[in-house]
Amino acid sequence: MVEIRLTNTRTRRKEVFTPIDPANVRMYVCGPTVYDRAHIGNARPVVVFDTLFRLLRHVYGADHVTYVRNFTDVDDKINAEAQRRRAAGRPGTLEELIRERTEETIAWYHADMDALGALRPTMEPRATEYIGAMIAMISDLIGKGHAYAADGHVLFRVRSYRDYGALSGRSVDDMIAGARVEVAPFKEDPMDFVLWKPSDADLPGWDSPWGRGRPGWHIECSAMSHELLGATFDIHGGGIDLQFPHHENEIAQSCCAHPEAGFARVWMHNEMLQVEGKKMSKSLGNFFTVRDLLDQGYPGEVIRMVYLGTHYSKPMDWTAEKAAQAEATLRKWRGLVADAKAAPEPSPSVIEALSDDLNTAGAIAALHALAGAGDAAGLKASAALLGLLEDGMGDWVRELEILEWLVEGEDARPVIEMTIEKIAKARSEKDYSTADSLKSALAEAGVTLSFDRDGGVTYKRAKKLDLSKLEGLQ
RNA sequence: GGCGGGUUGGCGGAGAGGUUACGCAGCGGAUUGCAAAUCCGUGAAGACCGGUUCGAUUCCGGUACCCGCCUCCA
Repeated sequence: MVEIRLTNTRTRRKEVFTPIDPANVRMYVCGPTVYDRAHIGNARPVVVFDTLFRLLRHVYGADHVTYVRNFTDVDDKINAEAQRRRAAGRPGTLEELIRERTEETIAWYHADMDALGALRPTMEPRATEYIGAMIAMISDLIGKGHAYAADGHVLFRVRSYRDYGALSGRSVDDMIAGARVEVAPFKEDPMDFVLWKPSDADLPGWDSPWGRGRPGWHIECSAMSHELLGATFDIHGGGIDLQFPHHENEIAQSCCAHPEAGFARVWMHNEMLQVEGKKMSKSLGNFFTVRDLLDQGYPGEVIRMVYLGTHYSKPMDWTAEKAAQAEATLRKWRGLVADAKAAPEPSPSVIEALSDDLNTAGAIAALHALAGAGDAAGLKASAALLGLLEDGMGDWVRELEILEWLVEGEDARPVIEMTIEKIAKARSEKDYSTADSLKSALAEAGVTLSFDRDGGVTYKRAKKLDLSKLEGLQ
């Protein structure tokens, strides 16, 4: 059995991973709030934990890993969008408009993450489908003295949980000292957080013992992980920004509701993503969704490769330069494995790298070694463990067939193909000056040609074509 | 202010207390009408200051700078 080592945020140490039940390894990852397209930062944990999922499936068997990733479909940003639509005259009740928004966002999310080669998790529960479980858990917490109802809200009594702050290394007193939060008058303690809050007529709500309302953010993950994975499970993942308060609060809720269980054994957090060295933000103009990148012509496989190039525990910088390098490498590898049949097993070197705290950069280095040795079968089988070089994701290599050739409504392809034929003819007649001038005109128009030794021609299309550059050529 | 992460060769980016990371770019060569691609070879590093050690880029402490969280943003 391969020994997997993972850095556990909870203990701040790299530990040997030992599943509670090797026949059912259980992992929960915090998923998206479905109010809009996923940005490229949202995609990092998806790729990271997808890779871990693949490794676990390889080691314990595909049928012995349960991966749960939730959709948060109760949220003020979703409500705001639905209210905006209603104000704009869209038909339907608020609940219907909310459902409409979350449905379309989930469909986008699936399409975008599929494009990155991420396997669908075993289960993708929605918060709204587990309201009953949340209410039951909240009632239980009240009964055990860990929560209290006040002014239509239910709050978690942070002081009732000794170990609060253990995950993120904070003490309650320090946090209060440095807190910038406004303290609601109904809180017993400034750090107490909301389990349930009241909804007015303009907000979605569910009936509860505390009146019509909606759940706080943190309780959904505690309730759903308990329902689907049990009171104790193996791995809980998410972005480092969730470490506090979200995960801290999850731990408090779950451990107080089920004090006999340990909740998640291993906590894993991926570091944040930056763009060209800066924090991604709308105001800086460097904010991209995954769909933006796909639309710009970056293949999903290339995006994935860029992500895997940096260890998950370090900040990752998205740059055009990295994408270009990743594309060149994948292009080379795709050429190598084009006619290869995958080996029955991935290379031990790749498994070893991934087993060492998901060292994806090391795994890629191992893939380079396989490629350098000409081991196409081994490369193909090993890359699959990283979600790379898989069948069905490589169409981007043959841009000619798949890209659209419309320029301002006209099909550019006949003009370009005719020009290419002229170049080929000129070359065969050794009229190199004509060939070169046509070639450079074509390059300016947006199509770069290269010739094989055996006379074949391959060409690469730029994102934007400008056919005016071809005018006036014979 | 509190907590946490980072700083490696021109660029990206890993591991290991002492032996080549790896990739890209560069340089030299093969191939090519010229290129591209491909192949072979090759130089180059670990923010700063101390400490531990026979020996540290790798461990410990400090300084500087960068980043994140503490505001339901992965």
